Amino acid sequence: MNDKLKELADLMFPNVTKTVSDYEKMYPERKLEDGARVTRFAPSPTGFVHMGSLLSALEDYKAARDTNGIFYLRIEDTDQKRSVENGITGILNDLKNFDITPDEGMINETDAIGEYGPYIQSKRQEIYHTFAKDLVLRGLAYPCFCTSVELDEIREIQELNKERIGYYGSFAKCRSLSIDEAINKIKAGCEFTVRLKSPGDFDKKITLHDEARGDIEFPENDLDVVIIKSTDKLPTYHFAHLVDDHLMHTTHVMRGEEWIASFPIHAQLFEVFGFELPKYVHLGVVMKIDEEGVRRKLSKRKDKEASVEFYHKEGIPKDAVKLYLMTIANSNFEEWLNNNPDKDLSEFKFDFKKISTSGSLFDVEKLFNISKNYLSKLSATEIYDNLLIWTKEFDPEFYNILENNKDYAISVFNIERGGEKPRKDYTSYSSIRNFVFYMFDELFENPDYEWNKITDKEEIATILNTYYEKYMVLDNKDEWFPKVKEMCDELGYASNIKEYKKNPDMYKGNVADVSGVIRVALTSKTNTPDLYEIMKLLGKDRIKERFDRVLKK
RNA sequence: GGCCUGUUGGUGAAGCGGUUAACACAUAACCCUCUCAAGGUUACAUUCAUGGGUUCAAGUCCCAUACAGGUCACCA
Repeated sequence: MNDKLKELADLMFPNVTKTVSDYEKMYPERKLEDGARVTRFAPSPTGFVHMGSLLSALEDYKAARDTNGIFYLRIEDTDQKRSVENGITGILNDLKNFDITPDEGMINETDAIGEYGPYIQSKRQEIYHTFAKDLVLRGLAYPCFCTSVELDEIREIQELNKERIGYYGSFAKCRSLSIDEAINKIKAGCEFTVRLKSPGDFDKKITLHDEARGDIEFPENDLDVVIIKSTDKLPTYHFAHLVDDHLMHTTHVMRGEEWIASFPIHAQLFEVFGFELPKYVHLGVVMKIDEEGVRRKLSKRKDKEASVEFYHKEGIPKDAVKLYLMTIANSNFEEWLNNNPDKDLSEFKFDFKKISTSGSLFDVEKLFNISKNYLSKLSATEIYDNLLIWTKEFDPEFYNILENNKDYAISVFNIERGGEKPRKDYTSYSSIRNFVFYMFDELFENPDYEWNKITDKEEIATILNTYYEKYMVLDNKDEWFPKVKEMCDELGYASNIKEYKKNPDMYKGNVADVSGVIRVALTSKTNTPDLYEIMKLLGKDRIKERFDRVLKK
């Protein structure tokens, strides 16, 4: 009997030379400190990372780093349909943009670092086959010759009879094939998959633990799942998960909640080999509300905000994106951030119990708010440096101006920056130009003046001329505004707004209207930061020039 | 259809048998103020999907129901 099994196994896996225990020796237990977590990010080589997977990569990374563990990158390319040319490079770039650097795994399309490789599944063929063969030898796996047509028929029958769907029990036709029959079919050249001969009983319950959700009770798995596919002889996800995560000594498997349903299969696979089950964390999906008001999974195809590229183009700082993702990842993160505004992200300890188990809505508004706060805390020089990088790629015109006027630009960004209550108006690098364009002559060639209360040309001329001749102060912040008020008194405007509100009819307007005229003449905008700061940077000559421009019209 | 997960304000959420049901975003009003941004103050769930039950006491425990999602592939 054992000889027969061996013959079958050899026939199924003619190229296998090693044994499971050979591999056990090749990939020994990692030497890490107690409690160190080993996590992984395991994408298909699709060329890019979207928000959902970036979130889980960040969580994996944090979980490992918090404990001086290992975070590695494994490429799951067992499904050719999901692979694209240079797909690994794109993923690596996206991760790098967010400072998520794996300790082990693929570093480009072909190479890897680390002792537990290969880190790409298509190169692990021999290992999977060794493990599968071991199962066959022990009578725990068998070849299945069912065609997809036959499988469809089984399902139809099951649906018709309202029976549980799947390849199990008496529906598992090939399970009861004799070894000789199997041998003969293979010899005859029949295509086959390899299926697990499941020892489970659907009527028995098992309790599995999820680090975020707690205990979950399932019926035991009794499905004879495919572990090796027929045409390419590559493993299915289930089997690759078992082999890879065991051999690479993953301690914490973090994955999407769509995997909860196959949890019993995985637990059974580990059990059949007598391997210790890693800890599992099933993450909620990131959702969005679409145009029709329907709540659905954030889709990398349909939703621009799902792609990492979107934030890059918008000029949302990557650290702000990370901060936002952390608020989704751990519900206590936001509070921690508010209480520790100056601490580094690395000081926050990631907690599996604080992972949201219901799918959270992706809130772009909130991201913008976080970005705004983040940008408000940067120094003018940091804004300048980062903006230079961003404009170089996305706004060459602005880039040139910035590069040629470094010190001036920094002083522009420095207006109302720093201190207890820094100005918060930039939401992204792409938004900055619209806030500061008027400070650069090159961008102020054809301004669209937003005259507001006072629109009469004569009146505007009077105010501008009078101000420039008699009241302009550029060297004393405390004095400039009292001077404007003085002018108001001279020209018949109320210098005191409260008073104006009591008796509006006694005046032509108030000091806000008057400074509004100066503001629009200088910047074309009704809303700007502190006028004195702007005038000081503009300087007397450019103020004159801009006033003249308005007066000539 | 079977199995599993989830459901607290517009949004993200805290809450783990006794709290006025935190906090943050958004929204609105007021204050401050040369405009804006910021900041400050206030408002915003008589109620935790619904219905039962356990308990002196339930968002919190139990049971049903509803709704949403996942899964039942030689995709991951």
